[in-house]
Amino acid sequence: MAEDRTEGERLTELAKRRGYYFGSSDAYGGASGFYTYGPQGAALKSNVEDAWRDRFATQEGNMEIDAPTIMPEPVFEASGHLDGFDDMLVECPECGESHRADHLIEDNSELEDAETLSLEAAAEEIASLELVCPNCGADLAGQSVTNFNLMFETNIGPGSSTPGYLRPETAQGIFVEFPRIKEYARNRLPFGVTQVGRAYRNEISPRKSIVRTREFTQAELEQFIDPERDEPDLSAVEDTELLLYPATEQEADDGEYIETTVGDAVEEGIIGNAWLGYFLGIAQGWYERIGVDMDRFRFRQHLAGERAHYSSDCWDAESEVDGDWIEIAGFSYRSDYDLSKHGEHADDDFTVFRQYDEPKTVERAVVDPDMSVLGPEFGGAAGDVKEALEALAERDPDAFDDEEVTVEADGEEYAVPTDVANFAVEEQTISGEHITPHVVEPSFGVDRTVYTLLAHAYEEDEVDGEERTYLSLSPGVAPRDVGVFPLVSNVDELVDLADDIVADLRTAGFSVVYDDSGSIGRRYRRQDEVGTPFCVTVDRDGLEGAGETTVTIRERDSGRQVRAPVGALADELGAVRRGDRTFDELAENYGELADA
RNA sequence: GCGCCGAUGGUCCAAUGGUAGGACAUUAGCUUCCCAAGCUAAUAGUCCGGGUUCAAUUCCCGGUCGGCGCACCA
Repeated sequence: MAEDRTEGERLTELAKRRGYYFGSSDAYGGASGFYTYGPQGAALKSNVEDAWRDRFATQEGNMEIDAPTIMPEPVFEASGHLDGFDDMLVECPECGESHRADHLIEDNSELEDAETLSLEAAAEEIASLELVCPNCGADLAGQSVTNFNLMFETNIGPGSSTPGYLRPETAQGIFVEFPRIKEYARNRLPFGVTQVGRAYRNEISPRKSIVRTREFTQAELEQFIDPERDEPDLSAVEDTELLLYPATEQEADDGEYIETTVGDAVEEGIIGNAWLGYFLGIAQGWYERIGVDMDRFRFRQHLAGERAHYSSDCWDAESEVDGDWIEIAGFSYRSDYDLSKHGEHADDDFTVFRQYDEPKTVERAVVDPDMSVLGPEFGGAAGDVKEALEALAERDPDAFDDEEVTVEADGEEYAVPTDVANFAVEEQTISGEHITPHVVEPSFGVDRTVYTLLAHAYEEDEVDGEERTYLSLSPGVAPRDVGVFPLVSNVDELVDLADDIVADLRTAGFSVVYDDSGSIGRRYRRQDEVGTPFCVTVDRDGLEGAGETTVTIRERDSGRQVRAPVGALADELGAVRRGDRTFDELAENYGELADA
């Protein structure tokens, strides 16, 4: 094997050849940043998604929703993506470099929010500040500033009157539907809502196969909490070991990783929020279970400048591939930012009612003006007068001590007899208040997780002097569960029994590959390369004799084989797939073949 | 978006101004009782567009896609 090829290149070649993933629309020249998952890849991805669902929705008692990928423009005005995802670019006439116009202006002037400038204004700023290209020093004055928005735009319905955008993250689909979802949660915090789906970003430069694409799959959980009352139950994860790379260590000259437990990290404030600690712990266990190499895995804290302004703490899960660390999940404390924004922009209620432990009794000044008097008296201004009276009662109850009270509305003064205002001080019982929940967001990149699993599973070894490539995928996520072969294809009894086993295992819910072509070794190699964890082989030894019919089960990574009864296959393979049984236990129970 | 490099069967490579060859893989058959064995046969390729030329996969230009670097990645 040519060792000058990188891990990524060898993986890309295998992925293409064995049906994991490949560039889309190749027949038409391809489309950069889009990938199609082949038969193996689609199955692996689907298994990863199912495993994620099980852990982050089912096991946590959370709700999953499935929102559209296209949403109307106002959603993104509220979320900030329309402005925030907009990049102002200016291109150097000499060297052709593109630069962020807003960054250039901010770096060379007093302006701090150049992002809000219009394109024309930004171009004028560049001219008046006499900015030059940071790369080659050429004069940038007179260059036009262009907009580049990372969101894909489209039109909803005919014409262009209703612009819409493909969502740049699945999260907005959850936030936008919050007013209804909270009903399903019966208005009780905390609750979590998940979504697995596609998101779209028109990246300037997609790279590294499926690591940075323009269409990708996210698995996100939005945990809605009452920041003052809700604490996670850390008992299940407090002893979970984490490898942390905090901001302080990243900034230090000799920064080091910190190995600690979730409990200690939260206790010592390394992780700024108990909820984040909780999800880091859950994620650690989940990644380990699906087969991420934990020696090539870490949690890295965002540096202060990296973090969104509303986020108090943020950690990325990162995996190492080819010497690079890639972000495979982000865990962000988003405060009430998202729901507040939608609450301001949308005509709906993005709060939850929080009951006090004990209802409070307060005295409150109220008015109930007699509109049958105010109406004829003040005509069109009557409504405004009423509002002014209500505001005054709240602001200054003493004003109602006199016979007459005077309020101002629309610049005019109006005198109202106090008895017409129906002023009263009432005792009111207040049982709670509306709060905007805070959001803790674990957000997983499914494609990058798939890529990590493949990269970490990619192995090469030597069997009897022959090179062998295999994918050491865990039985729980591997695209095919088991290969079933007759040892040779010209013996009817063996072929018939293999056919029966295939049918039985498929009925039992396994993804089975049948193969009777070529030599047995070739068939084993084929399955090794797609990562099928076990192969069942029907041979004559298993048919003969008075006892029960047996077959061999071969383990992919070691090539070891056990001989087990046909009737036990479904149970045993199921137990191994669930992680309840190891191959070593099978070897103990059934006996291992001396040597292949 | 910019710069450099590249693109030949499914995969990995070779060759050539006169339309291409191998290895592996795949398919069919024979053989085969445990790790890419053997035999026979078959399928299958010069990224797209334009130019130069009698003739372009080859030379030139543009594009697309890929790799790397820069930039970008709230």
